[in-house]
Amino acid sequence: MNNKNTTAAASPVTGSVTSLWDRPGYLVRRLHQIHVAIFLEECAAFGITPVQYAVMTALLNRPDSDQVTVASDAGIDRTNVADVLARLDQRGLVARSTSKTDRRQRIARLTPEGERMARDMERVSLSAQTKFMAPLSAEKRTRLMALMTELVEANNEFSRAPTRGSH
Amino acid sequence: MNNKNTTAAASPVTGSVTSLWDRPGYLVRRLHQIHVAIFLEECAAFGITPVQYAVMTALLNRPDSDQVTVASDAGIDRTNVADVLARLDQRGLVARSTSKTDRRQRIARLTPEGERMARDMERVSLSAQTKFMAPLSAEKRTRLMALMTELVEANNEFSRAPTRGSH
DNA sequence: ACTATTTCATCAGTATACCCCGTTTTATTG
DNA sequence: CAATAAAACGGGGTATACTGATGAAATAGT
Repeated sequence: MNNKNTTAAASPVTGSVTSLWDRPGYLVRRLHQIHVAIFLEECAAFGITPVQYAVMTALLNRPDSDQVTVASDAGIDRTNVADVLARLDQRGLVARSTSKTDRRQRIARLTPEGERMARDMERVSLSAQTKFMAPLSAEKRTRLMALMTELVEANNEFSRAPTRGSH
Repeated sequence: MNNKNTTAAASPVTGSVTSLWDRPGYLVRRLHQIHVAIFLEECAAFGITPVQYAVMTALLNRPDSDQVTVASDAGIDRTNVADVLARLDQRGLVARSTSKTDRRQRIARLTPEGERMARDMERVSLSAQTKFMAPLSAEKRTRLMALMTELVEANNEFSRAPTRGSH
């Protein structure tokens, strides 16, 4: 199993190198990896990624949004939103049009099929969440959610995709 | 301001759509985004990404590893490791060679320059971590790290990049 | 009314992160 | 010892995520 880890003989001269497991960034990256894997497995029948689902949810909650609004609501980069919407458009789940009040803006909304799928996916999305958080007790799940929410809110201005509104 | 309900004008027929902020996957994705942004900003002088730094740390702790071992240690996908190592090789930070005992394996190790940079980066890596976790109290930071560690360990078999050893 | 700036979208480019498939090499088994 | 399985790598393909630059449209300031 961990045959090599115990034989850390070939190790650094100075023992000052921290383990990856002590780095919050490593843990966050792994959690993200793991969640994406679980989501994709759970939602394989729909062929929808977590980000695509976030965009669809944003459009479900606020139809006819321009891309900046969608990006802000879903916590996704501006540039990326255009790609995601293009893919959803190509699959007939989203329709795009130019705004009449501001000709710079491109308005997106779910098609009836897209809206139906977004609602159908809520079940599998929930089961993915459950599977992801299952190893923790109910109390720990609540605490983790609270801590993550606090940290995201406080650091919201970082990353190119800050969310505008509250929740 | 609950943007789910306050914008309910054009809203769903059923109000059952959960807010993204209630989804662990959304929070994890945002945390990952934010950490990457902070890390890149803090380490701009080195031009090294979080994943590249993880790979360099893995090689610092265990030189002359094959790509599967590096992937496992750093918690990165097998195919991705090859790309990362190729980029580090191109910059002269990593040297690659074919194993003499198993001609399938490709062995990687840090060059002297790569090793120096890995050690130099520990400072800025620490400051990135500090900046990332700064909004939380010391007690909350500890609790969050413990919860994330527990969740990663328990879900380790998911995602294509499970880590092998202990920490 | 006319610049100046800002805002929205897009494109090109880079880097993760994963999948599937095929090839080479090693290990296992009948 | 030959047939088979397994492991390591690479290539091709897709999707996120961001940077920087460009262009078009709207708004602000003079």
